[in-house]
Order: sequence, then structure tokens, then C-alpha cells
Amino acid sequence: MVFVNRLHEWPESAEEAVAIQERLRPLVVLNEPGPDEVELVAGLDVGYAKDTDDLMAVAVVLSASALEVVDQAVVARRATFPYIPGLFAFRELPPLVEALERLRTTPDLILCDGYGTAHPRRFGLACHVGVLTGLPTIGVAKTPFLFDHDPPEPKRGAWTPLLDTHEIVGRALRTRSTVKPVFVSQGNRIGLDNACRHVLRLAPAYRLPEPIRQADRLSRTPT
DNA sequence: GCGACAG
DNA sequence: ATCTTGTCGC
Repeated sequence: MVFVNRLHEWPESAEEAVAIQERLRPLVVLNEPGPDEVELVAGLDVGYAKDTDDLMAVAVVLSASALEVVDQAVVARRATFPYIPGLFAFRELPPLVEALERLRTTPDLILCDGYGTAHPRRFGLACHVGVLTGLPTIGVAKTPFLFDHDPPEPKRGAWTPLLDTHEIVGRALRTRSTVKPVFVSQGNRIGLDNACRHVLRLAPAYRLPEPIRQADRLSRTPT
């Protein structure tokens, strides 16, 4: 089970949402190296229905050794916040929080689809989840947002920095040779080197790390 | 001012 | 995010 800090409320406007991000940002821990070995790793993802505001939030937990699903929770909900770039955590977080609370295991690490510190205010979804749970989190995104990067060498394991002008906010990490990289950033309580090491290890066969693949798969399951 | 912009 | 078949390549 994951205990989520409930001393927070959801915003009703974009201005409120930005204020919450600025208020919570100082609570993110970025100077911890993070876990060396992990036993249980969670993956989070949200699927959307085509013509409605219905969404499906999924939290799965895999064994780090065999990469097999050992726990899962699915929450179907109506979205309460619109998609706004930079604020999209507020759309996905309410059902994701509920899914996390419904798990019966406690992961050592959480992988989120989207960004952590690679965010206009350095407070993407992975940071937000990290602050609410106190657990180590990593952001894994499929596209670079506002940031620049050179293409990594076309070999699995190669990476280049993800840059906001001259500030490093994450990495473009190649998890499969000749395949478009994923974009990794720190969420909470883990360093960038270690985060990339875990992501690479958790993605032995496909572009996306297995916990996120499994969460994505389950979020597409009709009803 | 307009468009682009994690999912 | 979602709408979508076959097809090229390792």
C-alpha cells in the first residue's frame, strides 16, 4: 500500500494550479542518490476514452527481477481538470492517487509517464507524485517538451543531456538501438545517473520501461 | 498577437 | 491522449 499525503486540494483554475506547483516545488528532494537495488517498481499511466472526459488511471507493480506484474489497481473516473501543457498533472493525479492507495504492495520506486524536473517550473507529474507519496520517482516521457537535445548515438544505452538553455533538466536516453529515445528526468529522491540506470534496466526489450508499458496496456482495457 | 506545448 | 493497415527492417 502507498500512503498519499492528503493535505492538499485540487485546483479549480490554472492560476491556482500554478500556485500549488510553486508551493510544493521546494519539497522535492533532488540530492539523494536513490536506491541502488529495487525489488518492486510501480508504473503509472492514464488512458482516455475517445469522445468523453472519461479516463482510466492505472498503477501496476512489477518485480524488478522478473519484470512480472505482482499488483495492480485500476480507477475509472471523469476528468476534473482540462489538459493544459505544464499543468497536465492536475488532470491525471486525482485518479492516479486513488489507484496508488488501492495497491496492496509498497513499491521502492515509481515510474511516471511524463516529466519530472523537465518542466517549465521544474515540477512535472513525477515530482508531484514524489512529493505526495514521499517515494523515489522518475519521469519517463515519449517526446521532448520545451527542451533541446542532440540525438544520442544510435545504440542502446547512449544518451545526451536535455537542456533548458544551459541548465540540464534530464536526458534523452536510447533504450533500443536505432529507436527514438525516451526522455528521463528526476522526480523525487533519486539522481539523474541512477534514474537512467534503472530505466535502462527496466527496458530490456521495448522502448518504454516495462512498468509503464504494463500500465499503458491496462489503461486501454475497455471497462 | 499567434502558435507551440508532457498526456 | 485518440483516430488507424500494412509494411519495412533487424
